[in-house]
Amino acid sequence: MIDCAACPLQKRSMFLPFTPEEIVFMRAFKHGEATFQPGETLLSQGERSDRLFTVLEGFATRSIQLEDGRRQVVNFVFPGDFLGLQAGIMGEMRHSVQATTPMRVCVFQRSRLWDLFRDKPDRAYDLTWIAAVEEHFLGETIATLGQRDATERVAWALARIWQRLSALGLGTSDGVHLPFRQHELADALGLSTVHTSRTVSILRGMGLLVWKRGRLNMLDPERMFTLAGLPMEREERRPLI
Amino acid sequence: MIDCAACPLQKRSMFLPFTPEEIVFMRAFKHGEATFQPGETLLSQGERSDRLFTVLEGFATRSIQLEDGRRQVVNFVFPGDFLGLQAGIMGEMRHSVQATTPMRVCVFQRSRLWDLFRDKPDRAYDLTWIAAVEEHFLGETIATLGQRDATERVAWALARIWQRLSALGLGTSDGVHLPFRQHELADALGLSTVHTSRTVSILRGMGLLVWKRGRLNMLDPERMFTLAGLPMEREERRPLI
DNA sequence: CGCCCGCATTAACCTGTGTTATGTTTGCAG
DNA sequence: CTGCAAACATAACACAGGTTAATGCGGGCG
Repeated sequence: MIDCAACPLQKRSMFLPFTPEEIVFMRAFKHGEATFQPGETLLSQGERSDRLFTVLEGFATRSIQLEDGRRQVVNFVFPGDFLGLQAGIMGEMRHSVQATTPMRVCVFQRSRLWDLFRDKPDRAYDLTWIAAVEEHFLGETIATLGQRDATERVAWALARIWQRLSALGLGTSDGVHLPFRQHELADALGLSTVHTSRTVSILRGMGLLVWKRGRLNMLDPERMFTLAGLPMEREERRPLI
Repeated sequence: MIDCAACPLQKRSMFLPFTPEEIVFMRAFKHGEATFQPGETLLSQGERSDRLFTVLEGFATRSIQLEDGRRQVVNFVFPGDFLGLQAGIMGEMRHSVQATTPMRVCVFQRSRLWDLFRDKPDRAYDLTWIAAVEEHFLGETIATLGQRDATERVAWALARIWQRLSALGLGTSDGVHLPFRQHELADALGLSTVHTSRTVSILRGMGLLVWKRGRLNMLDPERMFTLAGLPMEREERRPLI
């Protein structure tokens, strides 16, 4: 098991480093590690999980299953993301989290969440910070689904994913490894797979990107971000739990 | 200024009552009150507000303005809702909050938010609880915008609003007072006003509801909730800040 | 090597929702 | 009461995106 002082996420510049005290606390707070294979479910809708996770490696989707089987991908999960707050706080997950690649995660116990609030207000504050950022991001998603057309939506999603993967240092001049399929992108954007494919072709035709066999290359990030309605600024560094 | 011990929201059964200690703390934490007229902006996108609010009376919308002027209503604001967490935690609002009716709100200072985490972990926990519930609700909205057609969307929104107003005790056998216009409903659901009107007519034609002159009456809540993909259960009681 | 299978692509056709336009009702000011 | 503006309703037409189906293609495996 990796020691929190040697946490591989800490090396990534997109995360705030732990203070020495935080390392001491996190070491005690961390309960273990777990791995998941593609397709496996980390947390499932309706479940009262007593485990919370921080993703160390790998990718996943958060998705909501409707009564009749339709599926909405609420967002994509990347290394550094904290999972299970809903079950941790509200008691029950309202969405599922499914691995799309092999994953390695830190495991925490739900029963100890309260300790964090009682003993480590700065860590509790960070947790709420994470929840607030998530809330902002979901709001942006709502605006995208409600107001933007297919081209803008696809541009938005790919720009956001590319931005996040780049911030994680997972990009090269050859682009980034994109771990999601068009089908998942479609489910995230409320589009059919067919129309998603059409739309990606259009963006390719516009000379904005190349996406082939799991590799995404941005040929013109600036036009892409403009089309997506996003600013090009670097995102703020975020805390880790 | 109303004393927290006499807080009118406390009488509503949908909220958890304050403990005596909480009343003492909230009295000190509360900084004042404010009122807003319809159309006034409580918090605006991009602003670094140093004030946080709890709604005592009245209704509002949270909305995101796109670069080109399109507007997405992210959700509706009701008495008991806490406003400004984004600016409070992240530093900057990513959406605006606009009054649709006259409002009265409690005011808190952003600079004292940290005191709450340091001195009152149970209040901090409640705050995070609120953020988690909000997050769940936004996820449900994403699923609705991404997967459901116009009829289901309108049914969902009206059912949710009706449910919330009823829980607040604002309903009679004659229905509830619905403070939002079709235009706002359309902006919340990503529909045109014309199609929203058509769709409400369809629901009326199906004998599910009557909505006239700001009054909404549910004629068949069960069918309505089924159509909306919602369970009929009563929501859990929520904490107040 | 060749077969199969999952994924992406492309095409033809259909439908739900947007757009534009006109009319109706309601509430309010004078 | 009259006039006016805002909200809502209805109709006709246009188009983005869904659906269905057929085709291509790269990768793993016998």
